[in-house]
Amino acid sequence: MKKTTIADVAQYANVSNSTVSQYLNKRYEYMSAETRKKIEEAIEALQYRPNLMARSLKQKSTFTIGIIVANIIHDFSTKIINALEAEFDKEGFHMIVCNSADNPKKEKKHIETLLEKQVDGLIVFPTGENKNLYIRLHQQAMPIVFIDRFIEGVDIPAVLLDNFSAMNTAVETFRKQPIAFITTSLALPITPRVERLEGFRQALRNRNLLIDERYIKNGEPAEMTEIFNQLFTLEQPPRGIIAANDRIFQELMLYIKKRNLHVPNDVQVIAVDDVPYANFLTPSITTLQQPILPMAQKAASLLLAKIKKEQLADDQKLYRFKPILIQRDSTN
Amino acid sequence: MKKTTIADVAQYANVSNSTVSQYLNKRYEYMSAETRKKIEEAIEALQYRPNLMARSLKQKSTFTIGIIVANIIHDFSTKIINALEAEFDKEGFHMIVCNSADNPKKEKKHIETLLEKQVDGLIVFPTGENKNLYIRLHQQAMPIVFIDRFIEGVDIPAVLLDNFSAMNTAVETFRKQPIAFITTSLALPITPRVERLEGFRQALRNRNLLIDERYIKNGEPAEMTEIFNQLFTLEQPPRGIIAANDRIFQELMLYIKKRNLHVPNDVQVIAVDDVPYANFLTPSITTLQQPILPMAQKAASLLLAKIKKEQLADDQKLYRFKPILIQRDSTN
DNA sequence: CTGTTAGCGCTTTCAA
DNA sequence: TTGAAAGCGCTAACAG
Repeated sequence: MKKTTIADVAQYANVSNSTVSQYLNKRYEYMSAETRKKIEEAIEALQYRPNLMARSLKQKSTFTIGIIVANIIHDFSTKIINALEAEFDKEGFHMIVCNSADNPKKEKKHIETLLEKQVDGLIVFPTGENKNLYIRLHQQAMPIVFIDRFIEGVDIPAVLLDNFSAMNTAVETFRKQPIAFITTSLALPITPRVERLEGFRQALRNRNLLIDERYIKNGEPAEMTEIFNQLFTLEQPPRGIIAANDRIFQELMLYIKKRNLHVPNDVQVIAVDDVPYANFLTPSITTLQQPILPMAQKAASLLLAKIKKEQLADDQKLYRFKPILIQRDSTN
Repeated sequence: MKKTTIADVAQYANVSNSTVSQYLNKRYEYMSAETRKKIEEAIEALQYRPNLMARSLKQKSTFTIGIIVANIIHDFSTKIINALEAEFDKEGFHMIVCNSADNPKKEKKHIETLLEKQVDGLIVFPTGENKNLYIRLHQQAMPIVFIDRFIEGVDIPAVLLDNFSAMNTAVETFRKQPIAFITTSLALPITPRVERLEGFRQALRNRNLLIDERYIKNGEPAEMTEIFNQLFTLEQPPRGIIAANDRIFQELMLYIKKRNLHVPNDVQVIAVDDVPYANFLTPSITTLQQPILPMAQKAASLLLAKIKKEQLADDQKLYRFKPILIQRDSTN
């Protein structure tokens, strides 16, 4: 069962390979209507489908983008992937999605394989290590855009939330003190975690509120019960909690339910990332939504521009998007 | 900035292309230690990375799987994709993920492009149309596995939930009548929707319960408010509701909250798909979990076996997985 | 308007 | 143990 090739079509239609190739590339100008028709028929008759790999080998472009997502279990990652898929689909690009699971080794391996597969560009949630790799990619003029995170000192644009503004809004929204801030592990210096924490501190500072490290916690989701226990056995338990992402938020909700805490009376809650159920929890939960679609669009268009070698008017490197506060009952 | 090729390495190491190629393919037996070392050094010095496309062109295998997901917004789709990614990653395969959005035209276009990109295999949530396309693929011996859905009369294995068992369990779990069944649109004959509906009817029949069509509804999520209104203005509103998937469930929860209905007193609820928040809603919600990991593993291993041309011991065509009932407070 | 020809980067006989 | 050469399927000058 041999695949039919351009040569078979050419033979069947009684023209040469290159004429068929012209046809495939829609360069009809230099082609008689008759030839064109013969080729059409041949393609139809032989059920011919071009081999895009062969074409890509020649043209050095695969219409494929590599995506390295750091932690596929976050709501945000999933939504971004979906939005990117839609964006790239419009332009005829496919995506190969890999999960680095926040493991720099895996990240490196995936990036290298994707390069070997000759992807046209890369969108990465960088783990924070592998800086040299990024520098090398940038030097080789590989189109690449970071999302959600960025790497200091590497000349690669990044699309991310304005985490400082987010935390400022959050602190402003609470009516009660003290406020706790909980994030996933800070073992690696992952931008949104570091920035949200720093943003939180700044927001307190700006309001002349005390920064008490006992109200600032980080850890794996599995450690959250323990962490919340510590928090709620302080002589002065927190009256407001910021969950820095949806995973923390889930753990927090479980804890609140188990301990029978009352929101917002006992403790107010704000979560970053607008999960679909924030609305129908009781009480409904105030969230800071990341503007997924604009962010995905910006990342995609930056990358496509690089791929097409368009000169960008601005060479801004950090594209920060303001969060959208969705005020619900958990902060009343 | 020309890419370095195998020829550059060969020249640098003072050997021929084919020797380098042997090295790359780890056929060290026919190679002096010295040659091997020279090549290693050359690769290191030149930062050489093989071009997998060129290799694939020759070897007719890309180590890439195409995934067509029908509706990426479902929790189930996302989880399956993540699980598949993990499975294929173990075997060194990448995935290109496309969204058909339940649009047969898009599905067809994506499948054809993926074939042109020479993917080694396909995992598809079929829309239900495009039967001829599937038949053709099967005839051409293209490795392909369906998931979540199957197509009648096409000899392609499918991995899916035992929807009949699921509905039987659901009906059994309710303590009150009448029970309503709500699913997303039945405009296309999509397996899980059709089967869950049929399973629901069967379960009622087996218990000699009346099948009343007024309690069986389908529609787009946007139409759900209207549908629930109809349901709850019946002279005898439903005392139990089956939400056939997570999207319906979300709409249902919003409605219940808005109308201030009490679960489980006014109405009991069971949802198919175990969403993470089922646990911390109040009351917590009874769900029928699909065994995502086993399903993904089965689909991946079936596909890999086909790709590697292993003979399968059994030629079973439908792989049905029993749902897991997670009983919570919404059915007490 | 169409055909000839020379690759793209790699693999793989077959000889040496 | 290594190298020469053909070829995977397609494109793109260049000639005619």
